Amino acid sequence: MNLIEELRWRGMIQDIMPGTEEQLNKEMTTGYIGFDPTADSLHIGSLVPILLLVHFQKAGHKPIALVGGATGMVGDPSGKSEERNLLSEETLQKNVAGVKAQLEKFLDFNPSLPNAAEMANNYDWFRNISFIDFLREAGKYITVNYMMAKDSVKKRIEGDTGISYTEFAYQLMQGYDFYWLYQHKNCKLQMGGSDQWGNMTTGTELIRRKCGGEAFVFTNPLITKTDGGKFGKTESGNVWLDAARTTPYQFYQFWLNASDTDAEKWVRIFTFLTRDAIEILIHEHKMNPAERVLQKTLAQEITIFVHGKEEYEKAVETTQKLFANQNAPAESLSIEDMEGMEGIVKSNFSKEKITAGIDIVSFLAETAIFDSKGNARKNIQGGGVSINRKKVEAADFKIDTSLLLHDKYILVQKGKKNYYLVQAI
RNA sequence: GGGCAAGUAGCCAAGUGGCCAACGGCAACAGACUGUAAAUCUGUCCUCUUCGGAGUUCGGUGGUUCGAAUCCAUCCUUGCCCA
Repeated sequence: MNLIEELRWRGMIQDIMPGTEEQLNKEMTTGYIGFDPTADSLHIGSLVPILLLVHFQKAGHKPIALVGGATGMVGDPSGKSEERNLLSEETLQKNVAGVKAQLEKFLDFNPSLPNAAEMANNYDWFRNISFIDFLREAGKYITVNYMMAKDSVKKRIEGDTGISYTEFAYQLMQGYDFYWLYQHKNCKLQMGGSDQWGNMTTGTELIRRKCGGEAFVFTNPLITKTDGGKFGKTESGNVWLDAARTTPYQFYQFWLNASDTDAEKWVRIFTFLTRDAIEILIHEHKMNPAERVLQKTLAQEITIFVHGKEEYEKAVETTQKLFANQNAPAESLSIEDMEGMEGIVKSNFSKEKITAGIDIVSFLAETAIFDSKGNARKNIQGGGVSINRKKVEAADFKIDTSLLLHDKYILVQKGKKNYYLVQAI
């Protein structure tokens, strides 16, 4: 099975330019994907392009991960209905550094490899190019008519917000990136999300018109959830790849909570398991869906890929303590269990106040488990709060020392799945 | 510079003097049911609250009025057309 066949079967190819497959079969090809430094960490939406690069390298080709230090200063209009605010230069530099550090973890940069991965930042070549040079070297080769025909631009022109010249020029910058990499790195392929198709083809067009070269692109479908929700969003916002923002436990839980239909699609995209292995898994899952082997495998593979085996094991351990025996009283958890829970939200609370006795509403607000008393009260009334695994029945419930587990901890649950460990000090 | 239209909560989008913290939809959170699924039903969803309320909102500012998201003036932003 060649790379393209493999990716097709995994559902990772949306559109592909004719001739791409032949090119990849013919020789070791250099290909790149651009990442926008819109934050100082990537989130799981970027995992698909990352995995594409990994597959690409595994198939013997040479991947380049490009961070858009220059394009990030301009803003991509694709998929955006409105003009965005520009990021400040400092933020951008911080973001570029963060994103770069993350990307470096996933690819093999070992210089002794013929297809060692490379890192690039388009700021490096845009920094020294003057506006006039750019107009003469890039702008001259692409007509406005061509640029306006792009979906991302057309939508904005037909819509009621318009598009600034700056964002309009974005595709030309991205096109120029491709051209630059083609010239300097012999890069003949660009991959990316399907919303990038327009920007990517501007690049192949520029390469063709400027130097008669042939370059290729293909895109991956954007990940969606079957229930229509946004992929990668949870109660607390984005699911990030940075462990400081989203703990490995939370990360693991995100995947574990995937719906059956999503898991079936995602296991092919987000794991490197073989086709046979996946088919067996799916079959197994259908025989006994309650076991959730599919979700567990998916969560395992991707958590190990992103955070490593050790963090994965801690996440599973925490998960087992909290979920394996949900009806067991919280008192059955040993002190080691409590202390070893990695990844759930922990906070401290004054022991004196507990000794004195405090009402549940104030307690929840003061530990920041809820952002206000009103909010805490509403959730209690809705039956959404448990203390030490017992549902809090009324808002006048009192917290006192009798609730302390091992004289030290209180286990709070918001809903069924969100655990908080409060330590009395 | 001229003409026309628009700016409402995270998003979309009603409301066009009091019945407006503002219809509805999406997203989100919680409950029931389950498998830490999905679908469905229910509750919450500007802020705070002693759950009785209180406070701050409908691009900004001033005004008219007992009373304004709604009327007037002015400014800002955006789109379309003309120059």
